[in-house]
Amino acid sequence: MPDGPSDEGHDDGERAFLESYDASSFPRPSVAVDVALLSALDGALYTFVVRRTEHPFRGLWSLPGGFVRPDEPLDDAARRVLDGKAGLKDVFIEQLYTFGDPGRDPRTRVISVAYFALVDRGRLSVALQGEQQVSVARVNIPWEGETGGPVSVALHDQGEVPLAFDHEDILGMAAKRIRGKLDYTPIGFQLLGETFTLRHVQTVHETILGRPLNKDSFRRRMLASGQLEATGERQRDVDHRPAELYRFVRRSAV
Amino acid sequence: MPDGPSDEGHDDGERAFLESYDASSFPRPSVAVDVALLSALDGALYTFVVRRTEHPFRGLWSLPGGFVRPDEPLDDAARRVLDGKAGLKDVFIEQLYTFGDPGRDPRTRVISVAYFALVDRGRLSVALQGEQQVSVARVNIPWEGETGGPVSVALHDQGEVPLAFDHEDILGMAAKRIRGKLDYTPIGFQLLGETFTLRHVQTVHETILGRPLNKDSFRRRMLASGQLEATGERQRDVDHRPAELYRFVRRSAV
DNA sequence: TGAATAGTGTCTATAAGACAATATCCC
DNA sequence: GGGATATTGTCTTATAGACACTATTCA
Repeated sequence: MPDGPSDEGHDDGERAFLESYDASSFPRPSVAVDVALLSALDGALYTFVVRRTEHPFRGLWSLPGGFVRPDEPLDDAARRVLDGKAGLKDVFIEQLYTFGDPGRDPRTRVISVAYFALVDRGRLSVALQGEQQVSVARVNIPWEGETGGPVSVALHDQGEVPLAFDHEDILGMAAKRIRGKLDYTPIGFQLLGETFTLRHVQTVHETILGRPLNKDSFRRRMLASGQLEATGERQRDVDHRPAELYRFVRRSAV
Repeated sequence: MPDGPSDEGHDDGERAFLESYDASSFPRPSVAVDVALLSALDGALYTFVVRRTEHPFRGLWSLPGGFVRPDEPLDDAARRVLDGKAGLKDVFIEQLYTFGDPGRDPRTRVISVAYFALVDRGRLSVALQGEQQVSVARVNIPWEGETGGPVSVALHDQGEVPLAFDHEDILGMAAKRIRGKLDYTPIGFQLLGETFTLRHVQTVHETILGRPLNKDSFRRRMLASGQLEATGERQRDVDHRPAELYRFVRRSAV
């Protein structure tokens, strides 16, 4: 938070300076936010894409995004975009990276503050209801570990499609980031519903990491983390022994 | 990287659109970069600060920063600022976070893309030669682990001083980031010279993490990491048994 | 009863922490 | 030799991986 000019006791010339300050005297880029909304379904990562109806890249799919308003915090802009394009409120978001290559938007200099957002599979499908120009696309990560780099996306009916702008890089950065944070933050639970089994948690982790995990030690680590609380309930309507359902609890501040 | 509009085969209307596009029709914020230049000296973290000679916050210390030029990549702007204010070239930099609170700059909306930069202690002192309006300030991290939050800085002769804008938050974010990345990236070597002893590496790590580390296991981990190469040389002019000097080698891609 | 997955117990390998012993420099 | 730190080796403990075995549901 910036200190207010009157709080610090520096000289009174500052007020006069600010009143005469002409903000238009420097060339300024446009600033946008783009949001990589991710979820995990059936062992694969999916993202939410919007078909562009305007130039540039008209007709291509892109991440939901929009320009930042003059007095709008960046996080608020990301939330507004998610609500406006996907109809989702109260979503977990986190700032990802700022993409500022001068050539990334053919219109003019547009600096994009990218965010990633995580929702459980139920909410991702809700985001689609009644909309023709949005879709869910499968994310394919062509690199291992935390190598990083762009990813490709595929639509269910069209197969692999290019994204507008540098949005494949943004998605790649989001994938890299959540892979890195998965082990030491409760980020994975954002992709699960209210209750879930240990197997569900493991599948989400395996999906994000792109590799199988040892069942025994995963189970042990999860239970030892203190992040899980048994509900006493069990799965229903499964054709095998039903597993205990757990709930995520914020680790008590030590 | 954005796909060029002519590469994707979408309609020709895009060219006409781009030619008639009026970039000035939307309100735009200013975009700046600020750089948290960090180094480790004698068990403490230090940063490089500049005294502001203009409003706002005239007379206060701040991180080196500047506005992004119309066709300048963000990384280039950060490097330009470091070269211009500290006289440092070829410095390790990494984008940190983008600060966009509407009230953070009293002049107008200024969105700052913050970077952190790491240099060894020798280069940090060079940065000061002959300059009156720059200084090195000690960084005090008031939180443990990766809690995060603002930090305070102290000048050698004046003690603790406030920084302009939200620069204490930027420094805090930089501290949090390097604490988090220290264990799994070679980031610590950026704070060391060409050759160093294992004890030097440990001191740097302890300085960044703000807590003592177990000597035995630290030594084992470092040697097992494959990032170190013995030079065959030893320390000189120390009043105890001289330690082996090592050199950092990029871990061979597996 | 059989298929399938959940959950438990045990053994082994690996890495971290603790500690002791020895080595090598300067004074 | 004495002080100080480097370096090596060993023991203990915690954690991860492997694997065997039991439990519980539905068809």
